Amino acid sequence: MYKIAFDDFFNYSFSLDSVIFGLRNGEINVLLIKRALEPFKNMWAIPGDLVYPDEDLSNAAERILFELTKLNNVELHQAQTFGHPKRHPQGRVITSAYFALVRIEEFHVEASSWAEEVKWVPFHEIPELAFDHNLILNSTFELLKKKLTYEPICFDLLPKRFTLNEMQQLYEYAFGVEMDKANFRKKIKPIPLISHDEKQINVKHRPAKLFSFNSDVYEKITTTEGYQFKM
Amino acid sequence: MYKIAFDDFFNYSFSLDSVIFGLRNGEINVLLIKRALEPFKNMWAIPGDLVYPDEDLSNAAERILFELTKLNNVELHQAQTFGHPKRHPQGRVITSAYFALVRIEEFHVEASSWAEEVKWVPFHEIPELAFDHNLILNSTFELLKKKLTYEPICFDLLPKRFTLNEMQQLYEYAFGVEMDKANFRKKIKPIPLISHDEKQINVKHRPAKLFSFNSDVYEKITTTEGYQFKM
DNA sequence: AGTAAATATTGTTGTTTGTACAATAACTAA
DNA sequence: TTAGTTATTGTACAAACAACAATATTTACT
Repeated sequence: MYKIAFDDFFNYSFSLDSVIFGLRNGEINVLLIKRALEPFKNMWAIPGDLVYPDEDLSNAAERILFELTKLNNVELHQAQTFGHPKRHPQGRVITSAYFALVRIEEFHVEASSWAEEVKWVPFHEIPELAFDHNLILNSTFELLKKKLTYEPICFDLLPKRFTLNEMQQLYEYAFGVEMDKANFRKKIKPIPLISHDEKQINVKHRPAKLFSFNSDVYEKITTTEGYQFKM
Repeated sequence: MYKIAFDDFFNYSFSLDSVIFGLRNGEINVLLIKRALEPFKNMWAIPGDLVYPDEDLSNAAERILFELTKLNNVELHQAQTFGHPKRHPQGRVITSAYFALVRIEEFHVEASSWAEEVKWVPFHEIPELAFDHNLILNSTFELLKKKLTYEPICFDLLPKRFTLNEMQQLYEYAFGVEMDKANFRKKIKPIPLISHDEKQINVKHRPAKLFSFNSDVYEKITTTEGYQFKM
């Protein structure tokens, strides 16, 4: 091990904040925690904490998310890194945002560690958050919308079995446009979906057929043929 | 100022590494420096260094790049963040990659500070680099290729005035495909280009007309109309 | 059982965009 | 003037897109 020649530079800390997106009532929701600690005690925040000295980033992101919310087994992706010198009142803390997409109904969340509460909040009702978390949240949401156009991630938000209308509504919500139902169905023809014999229940009109995403076939056609997802 | 309650966590350091891409002889080149310092002394590396305690990230990236290479006035964009615990032999150093696109001929580069040499290296001749810089370079190159498809950044690499063939060759190189010349020209019709009365010189065949990118009109049509660049 | 209401699903048509390839024009160098 | 080379335009067909009409299926109500 070399002798460290620049001790003064080892005064930083590094944190990870995970923006967890879910879909409820046709709107994107975000998982927030209420801080039981200073600074910003009692304010809402994106779940996040400091990385341990010998921890890899992706592991740390999983650990931190689980410690605060008991949320587990979600696929976290790196987003942007934020490092304004004054973003943390207690010192120089640089943070990387991670994000994940989940089906809200399928996961149990529970406040834990220094999180006093956890809850899903519709995107348009996000309050003022701790630190620069509003900034982080907004820029990660923009990233999500961009990714929706060129990666098949809508299926991570939709229920495992969904109607084509639910899928369409998600895109209409994200892109802020209305789409023609007939044309939408033609447009998504190349996306490999499994058509089930199952239908919606408890609807007071003709129930829609349920579909699910065929990820195996998707893998195959993206690698062997040069298929490129796009909306 | 709050009292810091977790001193042990303030043992990290944070660096920025800038991947500078340029185009030469139809191939992407990358600006590398030769390290005059341990660790990895005498090895080639992406220009990068530690961030000062009260420095914002984007400013730091510019400063560091200038100190090592005298390269100035380039637009740096954030890419991925790398934080494997063992990526730096002298301690826990997390790094964010930045990247920029430049016209090689227009900029003067010069080794400075602890950079012993600077040079442009064609992408396919990149040697083994210090730290995890090969990993950083490769993933940033992938990001560049992706961005080429949905942002008009090819014009930052091409000469200010370029032929349509040069533009086509850049995309053929980046995407690894051949394109039909006639169809390429039709495809780029919606992109606002200024057609000059100038032509290639010193070519031993019919010289091609020179074009330049009309960024003003591009701004206008992306904001007012909903035009979306794509290749 | 029959019918209205609501939504799912399929079709039709015209327009735009993409692809393959042919034809022509423009310039250099000898 | 001509051969060689490349730029540029044109044509014809196929595929994708957009707007809208028409039909089919189911639920809820009378």
